[in-house]
Amino acid sequence: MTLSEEDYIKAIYHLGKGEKTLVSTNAIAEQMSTKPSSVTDMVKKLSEKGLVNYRRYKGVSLSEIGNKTALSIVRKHRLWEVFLVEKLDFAWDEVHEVAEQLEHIKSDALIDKLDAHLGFPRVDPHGDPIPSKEGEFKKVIKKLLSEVDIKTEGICVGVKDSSAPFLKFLDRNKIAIRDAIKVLDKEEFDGSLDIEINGRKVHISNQIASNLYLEIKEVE
Amino acid sequence: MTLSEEDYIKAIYHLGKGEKTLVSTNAIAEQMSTKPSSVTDMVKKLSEKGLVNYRRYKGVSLSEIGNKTALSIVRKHRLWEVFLVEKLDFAWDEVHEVAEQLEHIKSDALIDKLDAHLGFPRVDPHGDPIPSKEGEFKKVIKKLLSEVDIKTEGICVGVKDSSAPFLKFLDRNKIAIRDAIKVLDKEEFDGSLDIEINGRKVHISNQIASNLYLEIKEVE
DNA sequence: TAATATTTTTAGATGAATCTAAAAATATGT
DNA sequence: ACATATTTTTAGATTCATCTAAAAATATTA
Repeated sequence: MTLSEEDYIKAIYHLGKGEKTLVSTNAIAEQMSTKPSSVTDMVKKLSEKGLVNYRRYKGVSLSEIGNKTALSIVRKHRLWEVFLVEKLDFAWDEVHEVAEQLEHIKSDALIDKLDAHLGFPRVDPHGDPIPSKEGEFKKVIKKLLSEVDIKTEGICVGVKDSSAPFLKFLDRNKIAIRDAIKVLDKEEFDGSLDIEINGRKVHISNQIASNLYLEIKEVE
Repeated sequence: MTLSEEDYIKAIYHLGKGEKTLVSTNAIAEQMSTKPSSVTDMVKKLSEKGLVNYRRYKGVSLSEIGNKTALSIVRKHRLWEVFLVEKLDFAWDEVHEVAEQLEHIKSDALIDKLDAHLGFPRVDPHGDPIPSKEGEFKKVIKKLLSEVDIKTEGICVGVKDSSAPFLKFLDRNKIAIRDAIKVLDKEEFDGSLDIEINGRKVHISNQIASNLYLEIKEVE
């Protein structure tokens, strides 16, 4: 697989929302900042290789193999994002570009070892799940902190707003990815919350809560 | 700079032994497993970009800018090698191929942060020095353990033989990169050594000693 | 130094990924 | 449903890195 082929597969995956949906030529062109005619060319090639199902003028969808391929790229991308944030202290919104490059590195051993080094994370710094080696998602129930019930416990897995001021706020208040969070109380009037984070009690506004993703412990 | 251009610059650097020596077309072709005619093409392009000095039929050498470029690639390569060995537990002889890919990742911030994460190492797992950001080597005095005097102290920085059996031997005897080593005594008869490694006393054969590189603490 | 061997370059072709411009198919609005 | 708009594909050109085969420059050696 060439670098470019991988990029197309990933784009089709994202546009199809991981569901092998039919995706249009123009949509791919826009997503990849390229021309529709280039997309047609590449899509034909991918079709010949059996990575996508293609019918002219109708659209493309990922084949079974194409889907597996996409998941493996997504897995690499997200593992690298975790690495960049957790080990190299990048901010959550600075990692995408570099991860786009790192995801193309070819070495199964590398990814296995990186995965182990990171402690087998199941979500990336944006709270998106990391596919397993076999291409399976452990399904993650991800909710905004502002939308969960009192007494809900979970793990902070991501941010909605990744602007610098917000990330700085989290830093100052020592709220980080992977922190265990429990909702203690909720103020109906302004939607602000009392939460317990790593055992520490904090009061946060609704504005903050509506930008933090919680991975809910599977209740049943 | 394209990926291919970077590979050529690196090859010219290595063939010229970091000295901006004149390098022949055939030598580059062999080093890169490509054809001389391809080398000529690329070398012309690099010359137009000012990265090398080229005179037809005579050879190429790196320009000042070309040399800086090469050093920055070497820096990235070696930092990644340290990462792979120290953080991901790769064996010393497994890292080259992956580092060849990683060295092309474009992000200054990434390399700065990686450097910090690794504790600003000055040599890679093979004992070769890592150029600074500015392209300078802190000069490293690197000697085979078998060739230093009694009472010499230093840091284990690399291996000459990187075969699996030898690396396994090192593992079993808990000799690793960065370990502090002091030569306590030397047996003239067979060249075997008593050494102290991280405070622990070990006796090693000459065969082992002649495959371990020591970075000598600057004596004067 | 003349003949031969080697090295290096040129000329022209190929494959990958892209583009523009025009043609073909499909979708939309009245 | 028909004319128009939009989407998609085709055809042909371009750029990059590579190749083969042949020509040119340089080196070697008898």
